[in-house]
Amino acid sequence: MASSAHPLVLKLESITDLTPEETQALLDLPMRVQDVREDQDLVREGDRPSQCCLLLEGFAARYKFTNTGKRQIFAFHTPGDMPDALSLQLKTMDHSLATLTPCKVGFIQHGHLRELLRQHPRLTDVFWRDTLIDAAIFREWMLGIGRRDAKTRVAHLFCEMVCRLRAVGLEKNNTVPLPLTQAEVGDALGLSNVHVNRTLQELRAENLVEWENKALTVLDWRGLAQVGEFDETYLHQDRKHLAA
Amino acid sequence: MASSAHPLVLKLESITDLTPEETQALLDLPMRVQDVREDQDLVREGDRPSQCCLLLEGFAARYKFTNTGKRQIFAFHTPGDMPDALSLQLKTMDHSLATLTPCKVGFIQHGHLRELLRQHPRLTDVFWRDTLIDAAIFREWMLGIGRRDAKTRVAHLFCEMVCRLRAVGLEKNNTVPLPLTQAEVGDALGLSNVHVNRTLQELRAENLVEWENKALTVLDWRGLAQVGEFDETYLHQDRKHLAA
DNA sequence: CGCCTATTTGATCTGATTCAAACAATGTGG
DNA sequence: CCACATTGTTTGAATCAGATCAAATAGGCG
Repeated sequence: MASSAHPLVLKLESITDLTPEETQALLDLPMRVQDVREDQDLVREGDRPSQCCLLLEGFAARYKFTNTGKRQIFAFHTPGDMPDALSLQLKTMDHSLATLTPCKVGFIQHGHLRELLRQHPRLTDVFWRDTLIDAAIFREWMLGIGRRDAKTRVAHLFCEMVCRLRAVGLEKNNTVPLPLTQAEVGDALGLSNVHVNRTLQELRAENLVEWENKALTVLDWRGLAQVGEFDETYLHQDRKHLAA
Repeated sequence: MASSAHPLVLKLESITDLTPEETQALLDLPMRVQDVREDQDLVREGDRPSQCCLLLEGFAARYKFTNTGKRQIFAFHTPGDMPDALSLQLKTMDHSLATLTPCKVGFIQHGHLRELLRQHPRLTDVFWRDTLIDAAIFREWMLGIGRRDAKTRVAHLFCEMVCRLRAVGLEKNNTVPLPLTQAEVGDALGLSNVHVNRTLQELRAENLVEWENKALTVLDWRGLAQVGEFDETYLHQDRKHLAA
């Protein structure tokens, strides 16, 4: 079944086609797997990493603080993501990456990744494409933070997380794991935790979603997508997963 | 002199090293050069381009509208930029690209670009790197829109534009071309044109900048950078241009 | 049980929006 | 070269979405 496959392969197959050889090469990637507890920085602003992190289990986030100590979260990461793939091309990290939950992380030396891409040039396109989708999500968040109201932003985030988690086999019965605090959602959407809370109450009152026990259940996809102005084109999941 | 060099080469040299062969290959890229008047879409959301745009002269912007008709500008583009390089990897555009001023644009077929990257694999890294810097700028804007106040945001944008324009040889005497309207700045920073105006008056009153005749002059770089919380690391211009 | 963290509620405040109008600059056609 | 239209900037007043502050409540867990 899908959920037992390698998260990286699942993730990449959700955005492109892989040949059996490419899949095998990905599975053969040497990596050091490690359990990391929650709220630990995996990479920090200013670091010059010599390896990339592959998230195998758990949730992580990329973020940065303003000088006045306000945090902006740039991205939530889920199993299969390589949140710091950019360190292959940019020497110095301009932001940090931290776990939000206990995680299982695979650390892969840049050298091994470069060798993989040299042996399988098409995989360069795949990783490049992945970082471009990452950027497309940034743009969509920017649109939300800059120009949409709180309710739309929260609904949009929920739609996005469902689509992304579905793509890696983590959705069951319109329910996905979403082990975030309301403060974390606020830091991602440019809102205060208090206002996130009030917005959630609206979405619940309209029977659009439930969010309990770190799991999000969409009760009314059409309604939620409408409130969130959600159009999944920007996720570029051109290879849609078939229904289970 | 620097300003007479090919804008694309100048731009890429500001973020990486190029061999003479690579430089020549870039100069030999077949492109159709065309003058485009202001406020024209070069690529539209939903398009499936078969070519990329190289901005040779003028300013352009990428943007998207919310369902309620509010615009968010994601990026300002200057000579040397290839704002839709992402279309090499993502079939469908999830946002639009338009000129903000009269522009000279080079249109390059995807086929020619792919052939270039095939012949010069290191250039793939360079273009990938460029799109990653693009994304780094998105993150910095997100941080501003989500967590910084109006004055900080405007000051930060000014610092960024100066750095980027300097890198392609368009700065003279602390002055750079900045042919944007206040409304466009507002759409980029998630502010209303009215509030941008009031914020500009503050920055002027503090003798940090002048902005007249479509040119921005920084009167006090230290002060402006401080107000804008500006740290240029995120631009990843590791190859700094020498002083003229 | 008691501690710590997260959620929820209420009251107040404010940065920024909106609306409306005046003003300035630029360009156009007669 | 002027009259006029158009677009961009500036000012003022009213309003609001969301922040902040403070405190209460609810979970989770050793």
